[in-house]
Amino acid sequence: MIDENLLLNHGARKVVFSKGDQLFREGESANNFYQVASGEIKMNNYNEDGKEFIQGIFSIGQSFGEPPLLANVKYPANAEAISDAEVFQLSKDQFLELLSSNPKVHLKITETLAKRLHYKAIMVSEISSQEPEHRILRIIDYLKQINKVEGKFTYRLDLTRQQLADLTGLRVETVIRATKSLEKKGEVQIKKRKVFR
Amino acid sequence: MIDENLLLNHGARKVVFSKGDQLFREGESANNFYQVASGEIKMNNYNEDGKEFIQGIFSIGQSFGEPPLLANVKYPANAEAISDAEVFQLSKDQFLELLSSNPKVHLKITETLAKRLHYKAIMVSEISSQEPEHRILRIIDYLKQINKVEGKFTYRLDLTRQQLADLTGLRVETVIRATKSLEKKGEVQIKKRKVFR
DNA sequence: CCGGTTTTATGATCTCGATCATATCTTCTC
DNA sequence: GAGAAGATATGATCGAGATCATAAAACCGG
Repeated sequence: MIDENLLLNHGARKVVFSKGDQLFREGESANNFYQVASGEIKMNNYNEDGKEFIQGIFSIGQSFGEPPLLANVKYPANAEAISDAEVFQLSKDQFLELLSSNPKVHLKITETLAKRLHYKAIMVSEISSQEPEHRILRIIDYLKQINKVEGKFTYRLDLTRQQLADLTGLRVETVIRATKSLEKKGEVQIKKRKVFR
Repeated sequence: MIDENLLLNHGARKVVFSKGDQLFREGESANNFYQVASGEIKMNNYNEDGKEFIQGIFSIGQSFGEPPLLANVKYPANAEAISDAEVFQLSKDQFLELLSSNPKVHLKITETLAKRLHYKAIMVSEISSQEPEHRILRIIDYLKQINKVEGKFTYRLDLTRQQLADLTGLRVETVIRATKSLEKKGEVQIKKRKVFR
């Protein structure tokens, strides 16, 4: 997260999006740095028959879409507003200028990329070789830890079954059945349809 | 890739590994920065029943295992020498010192992370929702482009079918059948068992 | 609080890639 | 150049998760 004033001082604009709007699409060149000011943005892919895969969900303070900016490649996924949202937008040049003039911010960004790489390394391994229940527990535990929640059944997963499916590469029905099975095994609790862990 | 002398000036040691040696394991804390001097290193995971997933293969000049260093997390995968190899090794503190005293190197590392994130975003989406042939073509095209090869059937894929399987989350037999099918379709050529694209 | 949308739920069936078994071809080693 | 180890090849069978169909519960905007 980059300080709001620092962003504005470097020329950032606050842009407003409505739920469902696309900010950019897979295959486009990256021209801007983005940081969420309010609401939620997801990055996703669709395969030929419309199946969605969610690369990540970003909320207040989180930036997204930087890698293509830094690696000079095309966007590997779309960005779409999950809810109405406001986003700080900074041009590529301004962003790079900010980085070079501000080593601490640069290090922070590097750290963010490193964390995301860690998440992706976990997910790609899980998706490639683990069973549905394992994958689901893994992502829940990851999110719980990210949100610094501790203690049994104190973390409430704030995702729909469909989102959980799209994050783990499964189908809704499979996620529903797997979470129920996990509840039976005492791995999670389900209260009012919400998953606790 | 960080300049060899710069690494040595900051206290790097050159360490020798034999084929099959493990440099670190999944779950361990990250204490060192690594850059390949010769040979090849792979990072991988094994699931409960021994199935391997290869996160990446690194050869001369490429660094690996930095994310946990920067994100302060445990290694998400093992590192293993594919062939006899030499590796520059630099302690975490020395590495961070190098970064802060050398903005250009820092930017280079950030760029490396961004590229790797791009690769992972592609792979995780492919593995989660694409068919074997699609996945295989995608990784071949990715490698071809990385190696800056152009022209039809000029790029020779230097991976065994097993490695290709472990990179794409498939089984050898499936990769063998899929590459043959791709050959029939004219998407790749197979000469002396090597795949060309 | 009503009608519509979204989300969760559950049974039945199907399909693609995994698994198993076995063989051949190639490369490496002594 | 014989024998072992590694890599590629190919057919047969199986099974987990996808797919299809349908329903009910929860939520939401006017």
